Amino acid sequence: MRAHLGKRATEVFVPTIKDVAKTANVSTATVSLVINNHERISPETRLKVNKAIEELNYHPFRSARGLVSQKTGNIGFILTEDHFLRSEPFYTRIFLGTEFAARENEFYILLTTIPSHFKSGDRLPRFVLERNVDGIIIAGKVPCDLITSLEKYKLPLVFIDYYPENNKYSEVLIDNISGGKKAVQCLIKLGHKDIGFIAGDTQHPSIKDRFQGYKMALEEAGLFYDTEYYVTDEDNPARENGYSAAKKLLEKNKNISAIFACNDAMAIGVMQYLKENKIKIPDDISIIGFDNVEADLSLDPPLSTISVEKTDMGIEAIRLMTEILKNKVKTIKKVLVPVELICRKSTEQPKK
Amino acid sequence: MRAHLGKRATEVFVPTIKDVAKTANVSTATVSLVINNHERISPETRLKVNKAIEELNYHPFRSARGLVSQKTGNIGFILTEDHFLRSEPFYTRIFLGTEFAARENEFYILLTTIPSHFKSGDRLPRFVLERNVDGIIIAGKVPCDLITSLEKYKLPLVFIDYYPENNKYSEVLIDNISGGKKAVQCLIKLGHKDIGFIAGDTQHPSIKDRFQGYKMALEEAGLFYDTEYYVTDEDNPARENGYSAAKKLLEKNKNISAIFACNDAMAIGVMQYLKENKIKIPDDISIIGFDNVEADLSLDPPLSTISVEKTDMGIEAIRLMTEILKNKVKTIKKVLVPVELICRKSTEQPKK
DNA sequence: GAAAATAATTTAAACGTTTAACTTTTATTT
DNA sequence: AAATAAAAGTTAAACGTTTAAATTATTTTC
Repeated sequence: MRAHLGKRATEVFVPTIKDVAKTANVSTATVSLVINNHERISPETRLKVNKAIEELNYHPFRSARGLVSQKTGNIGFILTEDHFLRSEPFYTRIFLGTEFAARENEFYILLTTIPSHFKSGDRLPRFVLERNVDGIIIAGKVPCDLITSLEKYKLPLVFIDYYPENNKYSEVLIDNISGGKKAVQCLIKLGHKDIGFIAGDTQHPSIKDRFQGYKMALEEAGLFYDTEYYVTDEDNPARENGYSAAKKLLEKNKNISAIFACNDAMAIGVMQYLKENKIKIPDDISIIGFDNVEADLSLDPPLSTISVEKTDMGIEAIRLMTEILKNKVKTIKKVLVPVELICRKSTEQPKK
Repeated sequence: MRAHLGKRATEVFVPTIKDVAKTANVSTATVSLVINNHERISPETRLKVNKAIEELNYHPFRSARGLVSQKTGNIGFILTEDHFLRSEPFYTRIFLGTEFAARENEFYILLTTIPSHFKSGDRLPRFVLERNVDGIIIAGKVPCDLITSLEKYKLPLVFIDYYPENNKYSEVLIDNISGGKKAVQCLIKLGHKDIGFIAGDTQHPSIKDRFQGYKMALEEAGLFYDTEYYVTDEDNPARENGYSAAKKLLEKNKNISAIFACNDAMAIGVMQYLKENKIKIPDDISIIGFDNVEADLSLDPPLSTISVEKTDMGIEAIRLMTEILKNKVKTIKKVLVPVELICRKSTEQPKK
């Protein structure tokens, strides 16, 4: 009986749709329709087929479905190399969020990195070329060239913490304006009036927005700022650039009593500069960052910051993607993930 | 010309093997043989075909290959739920190591969790049922029932940081004996003579080995120990169990001047107990853990520990797996990942 | 120089699904 | 009661590869 069923009958018996059809005494088409919850199947047949499926412990072979339906059940996840390797596991957390949500939605995530300086003509991720994903999630700033190259494949794209100019895609973004505002309002509440801002790469939409939040908070409080109050010409928001930005800022403005750094990495650089120059934190200068990375807690003093739920961002991205994939509606949605102020010891009332 | 080539010619032109064959003026079989580096193809034909592939930017469709070759290019990664959710990202790090190495080997990783109390008859991971992986990596202790259920599918298995009794599989293990030894030798060197050991779940092979290392170090130094010196009857190696084990240990043995906890989680529990009972660390009692989790640094005092490169463990597992998958040799290999002693402030010379 | 061996390529079936188009059965309308 | 419509199921082709077996071309052997 078994010998002519399934595959490699001598090794492992793996039932196919044909075996189910035979057992239930229907055509394979019917079995397929049952599997895919097609409406035009009578309740009796449905029952009969499901019984056979159960009995044989049948599960459709993913590759076979994929071949004909052009659906893989996979979602690609793209990160630039430096975002993946970065010591603060910011994007890693987001990735794990997508992993988590993907499983709940019966998808698998395929992760890949691309060179940080991807150019047109560079090799695209293998899962794109081999058509092994139904959609792609892109986290963090990626080169324009990547996006234009990907566009040719007509795959749904969802962006996290970055978005291209064209406004054609769904996005999951941090509420950066509120974040910037909250950070600065916290400093204002403590009594600070001369609040500096430090950033790298103000081309980056997130940083732009944090800067925006900074300005709004100051304006609403009737406080003054001008170019003496910020340094935004660093290359990228890394530790060493926080260090040099702090230097620049304090050299041009002696009044600064508090600094809002556009992210924790830069804030850490700032702290290092202050320490080396015997400027006390928070007595002489308060400092607040953005991101709430793990290192914050082991700093001396622990760094106040704006926190964002990285895992939630991943989950939201999967929600957007599955909506697109399941309903085939392609409405563009933007999700703004809320932020939270976390006050630690690096922010205090100004002493003088 | 284009209209009858590839698929969905109006939308995105995706060349198939037929298009390549036509362009190169050979059969599809020849193209396939070229793709798969089959030997019996003349250099000229190979060149001709590769030119056509290049020209058309052809990439074989993964699902189609999978259907006939029964190879998916994916590797499954299984974790129990509690290992994935655990706040210390121990297994997460290992997972990221496999992600990293997988990409270098042209594989994708499919991650899934299983219930911590998986029993025979429970639903296996979808990637197994749908035959969507070529092999499986299992990290951390998993129920026996899972392993026996998986065995029916004849997929290559590689274990990380755990292994079933039967000795049938390749494994990547921490050098736990050395680790236990190093931890205790460090304490001995500092001058400690009454060194306690605390563990949960001594059924777990890793813990067993750490205990073994503890005993070996003591014996080699001619130091005494007996049941008064260890508590190993806790349920699992979690914080709260470290707390209660410390209580038990110190109640039965007043001489203890140093404690080796089988992992950092328990060590943290121990520290909490000591603090609540006004026992000073390290002045009254030194403590050393195992794992080097991130929290260690933000403890007061920072915890001495035995460190292991989690990422490397993932990388090693992929190495073992790809060896099995590519060479089809199924020799069982065991990789022992080295450990490193990290001395922080929680270990000091005994004061009395 | 015919037979045998080897090398290079092709033919055609197979892999396990899905799905458009068709057939049969049953119900509804006129 | 014939014509039409709706419901339920089947047939058969298609998806894009791989690969065993067959074919053809070339080289070696005697």
